[in-house]
Amino acid sequence: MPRPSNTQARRLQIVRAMMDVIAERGYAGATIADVARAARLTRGLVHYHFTDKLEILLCVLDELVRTHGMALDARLSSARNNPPRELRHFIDAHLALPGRGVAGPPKMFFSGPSPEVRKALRANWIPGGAVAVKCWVAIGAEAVREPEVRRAYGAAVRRLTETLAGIVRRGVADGDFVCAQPAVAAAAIMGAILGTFALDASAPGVIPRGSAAEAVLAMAEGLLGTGGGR
Amino acid sequence: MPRPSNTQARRLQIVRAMMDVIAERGYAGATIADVARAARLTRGLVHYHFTDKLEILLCVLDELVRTHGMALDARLSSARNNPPRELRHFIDAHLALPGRGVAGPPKMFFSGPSPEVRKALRANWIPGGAVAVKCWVAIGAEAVREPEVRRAYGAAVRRLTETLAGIVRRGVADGDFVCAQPAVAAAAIMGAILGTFALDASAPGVIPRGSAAEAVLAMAEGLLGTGGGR
Amino acid sequence: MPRPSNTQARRLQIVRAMMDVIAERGYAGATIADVARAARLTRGLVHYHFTDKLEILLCVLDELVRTHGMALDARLSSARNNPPRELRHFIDAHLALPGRGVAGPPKMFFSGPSPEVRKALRANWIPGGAVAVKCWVAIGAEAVREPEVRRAYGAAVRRLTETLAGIVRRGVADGDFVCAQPAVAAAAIMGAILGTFALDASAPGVIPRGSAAEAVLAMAEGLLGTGGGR
Amino acid sequence: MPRPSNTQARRLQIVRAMMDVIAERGYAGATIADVARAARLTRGLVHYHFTDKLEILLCVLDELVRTHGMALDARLSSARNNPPRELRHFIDAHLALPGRGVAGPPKMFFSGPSPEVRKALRANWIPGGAVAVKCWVAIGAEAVREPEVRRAYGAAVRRLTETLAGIVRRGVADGDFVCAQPAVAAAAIMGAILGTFALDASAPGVIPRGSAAEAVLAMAEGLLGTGGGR
DNA sequence: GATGAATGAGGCTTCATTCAT
DNA sequence: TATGAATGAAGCCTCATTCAT
Repeated sequence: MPRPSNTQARRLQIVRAMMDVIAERGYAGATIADVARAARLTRGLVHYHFTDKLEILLCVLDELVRTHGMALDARLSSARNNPPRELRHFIDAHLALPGRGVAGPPKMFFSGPSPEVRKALRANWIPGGAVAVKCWVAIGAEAVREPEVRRAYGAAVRRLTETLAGIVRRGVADGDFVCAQPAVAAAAIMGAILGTFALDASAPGVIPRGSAAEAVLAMAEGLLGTGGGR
Repeated sequence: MPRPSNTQARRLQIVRAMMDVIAERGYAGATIADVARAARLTRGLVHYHFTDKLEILLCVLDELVRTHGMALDARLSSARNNPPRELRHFIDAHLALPGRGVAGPPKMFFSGPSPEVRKALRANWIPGGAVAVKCWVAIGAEAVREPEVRRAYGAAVRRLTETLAGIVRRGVADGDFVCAQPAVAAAAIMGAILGTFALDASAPGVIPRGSAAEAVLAMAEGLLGTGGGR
Repeated sequence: MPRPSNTQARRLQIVRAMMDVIAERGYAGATIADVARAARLTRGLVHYHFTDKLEILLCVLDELVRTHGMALDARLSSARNNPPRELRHFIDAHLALPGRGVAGPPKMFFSGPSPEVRKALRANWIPGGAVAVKCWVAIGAEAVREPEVRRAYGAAVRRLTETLAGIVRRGVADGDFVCAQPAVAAAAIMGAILGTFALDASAPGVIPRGSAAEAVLAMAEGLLGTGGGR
Repeated sequence: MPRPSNTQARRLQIVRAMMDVIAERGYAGATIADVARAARLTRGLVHYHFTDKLEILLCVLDELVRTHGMALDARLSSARNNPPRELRHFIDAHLALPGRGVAGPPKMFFSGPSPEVRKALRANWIPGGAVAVKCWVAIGAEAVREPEVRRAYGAAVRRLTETLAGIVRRGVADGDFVCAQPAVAAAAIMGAILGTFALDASAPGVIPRGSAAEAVLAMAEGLLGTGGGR
């Protein structure tokens, strides 16, 4: 008899709206009114579903991580037991715009006809899309000052870095990579990826369009002693 | 007889205060009152010297660039005509904490007895210092949304990237580096450097302490085909 | 077959919850959400049973009066036709903590094994208990501004004062008391009782613990010329 | 050269306005906008002079205490070394409306031609005036829930009670009063005074107009064994 | 140059209340 | 009866900025 709950959907709706607004105005500049407007809801309802502006931000991070994780898993699963390819896919999952060469994004993600995916593409919510990148930057900046964000952001980055370190370790074991400190290498590569994000959002044009993934991959391979062939 | 103008000193004082505040609270979180308090001035006076909060931010960027440029020039001048060493110094100027090996910070900067320098060190205003790094991140985030900041930030980054590209080009000419697209390589390395900044400010601990410069250097050398010796 | 109405029980449940919340946060500070939480109900249900927050407050007053009245009647009935003893009981009914000497609270109230009464005692809903006292103060404050509350509060106080005035009048008729203006005396004593309430709630400790009833009784007796024996 | 500070005047102006508003709407019902309007200032300016709504309330209490203290001192100083008269004046200072008999308010306060005093009278800011009484009640209610207010309110009441206890003690020493526990008696009388306040504000009419001071005095004298002559 | 009062826009949040289910 | 989503009106407070002195 009670009205069926639509909380999950509403929350996602609000989180998505927050992402759009953050991409345009930054976190501090994103007002609840903006978010409500973008979600076509009332301010009151936004606060009915979230206690805090901060809680929304944290959920944005979660969503970013979730989306990212899905894209990453999809790619990595197609390259199991081949660390060099996994490395490519890892970088590509972060930096490749749809349609780049290396391995191509998994069909399930970028070519499906699902209208939701189309909309996501249009709205740049895919990882590597402009909205997501700007959100990463905004959250990173907020992490500098807000301990709670720092914690969550740090955890997310650490998880990714650890995944990467695992790839490096397996590559070393297989004789594909040469690396004395996989953890350090992974962190450096992660930094390069995030730095590319940041640069693209903050100083568009500095990194020539389309060259990002390729260049970072080259750096990573160079770092891991794979570049012999280049 | 009018009192002698102290405007320049005041402006610097305010800019420095703004840096401290930004490092602690971010740009949006930095109120004029905070800045005035940090500078031990009154709110009114801050607005007497700057029309805008934005103008202060732009001056912070200028100051960052100026300081940075000085440190960079000092280092590069000691390595003229040796691109590989210049590359090391370039990276080191950004990422090295005082006391790292490569060439050591120029005397004029880090061992001088000047009390002002001491204070700068203490307050981390030196490039690579925590305050400066956090300011870079904050300004980068602001650049995402504020065109004026984006312009200035982009110009600063472009200038640095161009310097780096010059080093790469000379290295290629000398046969020290192998690189088909110096501009792309320079941008990628620049991204790695800034990414390391960001990571250190937003997710401290992910990059093992002290490994940053070394790792980025290794990536850069790998990218430029110099890693043969490793 | 409709389910049997539980409205009365629910209303009482809500009123009791409101009392607890008011005792802790005051009337203005008591939100419907607080009340619902305290009653372990949903917000919507609270508004199903009460149109208004104000209506709940008025019911709290009713409940206070009812409980009070019962305790008072129980005491007074054991002292019929003896105004001095009635006076003692009147004051005691308001101010005595359980266990004081004068006549002792009627058995039916404080020694019964009824679990409901135990709970009431634990929760301080008994007259003189902390929750009830704080509610009186809160309602009194609200009465200052809200006409409807003022009316109800005034009526309740007037009724009590009138009861007291009756005692005084009978005492004067019996020769036990000396008093030219029973109404004024009753009002003054009522004021002393309520003032003791207020003081205990707002500035705990000012009135030495346990001395309240005794002292007010002494004042009343002094006022009524009964103090000869002291 | 700096603009001369008018902070003290402004703060008093705001505090007075708050008193008026509280008397009409209670503390919770008093919005900053109301206060600003009553003071004919802007909301921003109110917050420029006070951090908090709470801070204003605390200052209202201070002002109440200050005013009260002045009236009390003025009265008491005319009755030095005569505890029974001091007692009368103490009660009168709290409860007497201007123009009552006992000793009459000191000239300096109530008959001066000072326009400020006239205005105070008109606005009921004098102790015992309706505004002040309502403020006492409102603050007392707020003290129930807000520790900071409770502290301040408790301190104020304790100070008054202590003054009263001193009078009682001296009276006992002089043989004017009979009282085993001056502290308890003082607290009880204080309670009676405050209760009369509360009753007058919350249930106007219960206490017959003009009888308050007389009745409380009679109670107090009864309590202190002075009533022999009545 | 310097001070500090003053302004006013607007942000976040809370909450009583209404409604669809 | 009961649930919980939804609304909208305020409220408190913050702040950049302006100005009188």
